[in-house]
Amino acid sequence: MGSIVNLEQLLHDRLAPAFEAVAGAPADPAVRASPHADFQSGAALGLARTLGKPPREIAAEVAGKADLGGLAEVTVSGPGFLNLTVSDDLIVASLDALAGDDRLGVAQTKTPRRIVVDYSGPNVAKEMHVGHLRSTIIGDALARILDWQGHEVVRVNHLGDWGTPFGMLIEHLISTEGVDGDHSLGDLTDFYRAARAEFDADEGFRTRARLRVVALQSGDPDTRELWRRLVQRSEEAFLAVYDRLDVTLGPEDFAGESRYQDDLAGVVAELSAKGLLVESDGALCAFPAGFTGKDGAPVPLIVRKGDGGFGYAATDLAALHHRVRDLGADELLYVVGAPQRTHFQMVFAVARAAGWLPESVSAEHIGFGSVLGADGKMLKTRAGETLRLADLLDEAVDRASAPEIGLAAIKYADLSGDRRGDYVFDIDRMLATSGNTGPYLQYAYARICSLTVKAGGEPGRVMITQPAERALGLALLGLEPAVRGAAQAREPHRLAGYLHELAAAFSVFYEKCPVLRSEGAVRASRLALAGHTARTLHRGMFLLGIPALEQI
RNA sequence: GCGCUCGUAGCUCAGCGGAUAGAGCAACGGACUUCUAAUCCGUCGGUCGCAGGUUCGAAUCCUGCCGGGCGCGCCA
Repeated sequence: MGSIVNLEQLLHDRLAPAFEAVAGAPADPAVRASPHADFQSGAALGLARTLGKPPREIAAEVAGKADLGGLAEVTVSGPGFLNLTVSDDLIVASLDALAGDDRLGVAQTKTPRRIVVDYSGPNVAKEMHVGHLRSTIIGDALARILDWQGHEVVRVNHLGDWGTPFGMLIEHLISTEGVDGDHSLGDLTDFYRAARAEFDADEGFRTRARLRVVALQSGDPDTRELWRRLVQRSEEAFLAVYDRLDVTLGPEDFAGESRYQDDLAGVVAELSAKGLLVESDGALCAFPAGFTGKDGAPVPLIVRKGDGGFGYAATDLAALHHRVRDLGADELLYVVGAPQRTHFQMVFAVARAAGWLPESVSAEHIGFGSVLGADGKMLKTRAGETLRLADLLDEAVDRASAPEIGLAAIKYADLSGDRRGDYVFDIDRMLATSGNTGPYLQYAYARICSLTVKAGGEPGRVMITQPAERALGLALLGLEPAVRGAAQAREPHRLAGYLHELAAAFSVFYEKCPVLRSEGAVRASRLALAGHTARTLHRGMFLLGIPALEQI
């Protein structure tokens, strides 16, 4: 398999023996991309003290000893850096390898893991709002990336389909449509609001709602049937949104909270038997070490509530146990907003203590920041209500020249920044055709497609005759580290940033290196570069869930 | 009060142990008888919140402050 290309790794491997020879012990060459050359190594600087020699001298020795075999030119620079300029031949040879590789130089992982990715998780009978947007988009990108790396990804949509609100919702359904009503929950948000209003206004309704919760939990058939209809109708609405957003979640991925209801008593019993629960104010709580709140008091994880009902912690613990024990997960990812960070840390800690989460299995909370309005506060409508996701998408689509462009703009804006930070929802910026935006990538891709069609003819071997060709060639070799970095850190924006760099390198190439007006080998070479770029952009955009259009 | 998180160009954001801190927007100046100018090139613009510390080297790591956001018992 000569098709796996990673220049950084290659240079690292060539430099390592030279550093070891000079230092007398293994030393990491620390090869990085550099603004002063293609790559640099700053390892000599760190060795200066231990070797008692000036860094430039060390760097020069390493440069002399390194067997780079014509792969790169090396010079000593600045305080003792090695500047590495890879040869055009190496770039060309690497691109040749890429030409016959449908994985574009990104190897399948040698250590596939079963990774459960929990994301989206909207609430039944409530329409999705902006709060669900980030989990859905980020989670989907991570699932796609890990999938493509060769991991076994299990997507889990942990629906909010259980709990006390359903007493209210079911009662409202009955009071508006009767037990057999062929209801149409057309506007789920309105439905929820109306139920809420009735609950707040009517004492008798509140009582019925509470009784209805009991009926639901005890398995009353009529109640269950009404509940099932609510859930089904909501799932249909969610699937429509996923379809619209090109999100890979399907009907088989729904695994709502209701799935774990039969396990909750067992969760409590087992934790109790292991001495992990204490009664406090009537509730059964776990107090994992290291979590303190007000007055330095330990923070409880309430597993069973004072009224005997189960808290969400019980459900999360049951779901975690199920994912490890029954699904055989090696890694658990929870793509859930930052505010729930402590909750998940506590759930993980309790699960570890219970032996449900062995050392060999990792659990990570993949948190993310909020979507803000122009005023810098959490995004709301003018009336102060939460914004429906569908309305947001409609606005973007209306403003864009094509639906795919508007939706991609929103998704890309969400994926292009560090997920931990908040960001301001600014539709104009998202739809901008220059800068690090979805439309910019889509435009670059569409241009290549148009160019390829017009040119006809076959691509040939890449030749480097211009700096722009060289820069593009080098950029094309960067997919592997970008994908790896994004997967390792669970940060899709690393891949997004790479794609923007690549598209920008292509735009410069497009300006400086005419294809149709060139001839022979140069033309064939440029067609090859364009083709590589198209394939790389297409794959990268796919991994982010951004549609690549052939025409705009 | 305790904990988590974020303070980088006027704005939106990258960079998170290495050399003069980078993009885009905005402002200003250029390049269209075009391969889709939805682009490209240039100029302007920063005591990287503040103060210490570690280090040959700090926007990056540690500590303390300041400022914003979030969390801290029966909602998920």
